[in-house]
Amino acid sequence: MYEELRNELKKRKYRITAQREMILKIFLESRGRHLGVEEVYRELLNRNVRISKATVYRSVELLVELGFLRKLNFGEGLYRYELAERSERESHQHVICQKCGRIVEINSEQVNKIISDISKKTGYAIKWHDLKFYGICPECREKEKEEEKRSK
Amino acid sequence: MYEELRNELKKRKYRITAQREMILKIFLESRGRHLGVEEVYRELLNRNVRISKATVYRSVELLVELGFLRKLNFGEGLYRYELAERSERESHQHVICQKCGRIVEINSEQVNKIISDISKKTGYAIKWHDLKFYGICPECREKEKEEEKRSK
DNA sequence: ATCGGTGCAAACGGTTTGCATTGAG
DNA sequence: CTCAATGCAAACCGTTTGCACCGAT
Repeated sequence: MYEELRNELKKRKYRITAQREMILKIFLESRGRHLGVEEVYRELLNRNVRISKATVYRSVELLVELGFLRKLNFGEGLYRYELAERSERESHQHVICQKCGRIVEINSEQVNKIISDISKKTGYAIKWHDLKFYGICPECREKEKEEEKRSK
Repeated sequence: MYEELRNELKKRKYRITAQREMILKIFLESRGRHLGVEEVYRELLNRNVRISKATVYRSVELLVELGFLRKLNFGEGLYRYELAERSERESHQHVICQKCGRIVEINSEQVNKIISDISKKTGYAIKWHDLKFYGICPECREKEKEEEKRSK
């Protein structure tokens, strides 16, 4: 992946720096997580790597532009980023529990149908999508039921 | 709709105030738009209604909680709100042009399939969803083609 | 040697908050 | 009359930016 990053940077006339590789490394070693800038920064401190927060901001944006990360927003007042596995043609969707905030990722085959439906209807050439489903997870539904019993 | 708001406020022991009704009014009279707090505030000024920005912030959040508005994020660094037509069972999806930023709304029948697929797979009880599709709109695709010709 | 990248601190801008005042119940 | 809601200004906090220095090319 680092090789891929170096190539991409070279191709687009950006410089190859230790900071950029290190920040990508954090994401590679936290696969599946949705990291905010603050978390990336703290993870760097944990590893005794001193990179300024400004550089983290600048680098994650660059990594988004290069296609290595995706920028996400879960309505918390900050942006999160996740690895955009470039080889992986499979997209995934976020399913978020409104009670406990737990996020599950799934990959529904239905997505392709929706996309072709949408490009047909709108004429847009769809490049990517950000699909969030909000609801109550099984555990919280269980808790809700128990609470109802108790309150009777 | 104001009647509905008053009932909902009463039910949940919130007070009925002119500010809350006025802010809902702004949204009712801008159906289909995605307003940020700043825009709501300016629209109030245009109408010579003096409501503090803090109250706008507090009210839109309350209106979201009561189910009259939905909170949206298009990655601009601010939140936008839109009317959540409560009767309207039809959901809609946002299709956003990456070039010009134009937002089209559509309603794909495929969405219901995806939702039942997701609840089956995850066990979540899905309450609502936020689906954004990014791509290039027909107009911008046309422009792109012309630019290509010109550059040859 | 050049010029893009980084670090630092200050600035920015959307949002939240503390507190005195107002007004709904 | 009481306490929630509002207005105002200050504080907050995630993010951006100006600039001097550093380091990739």
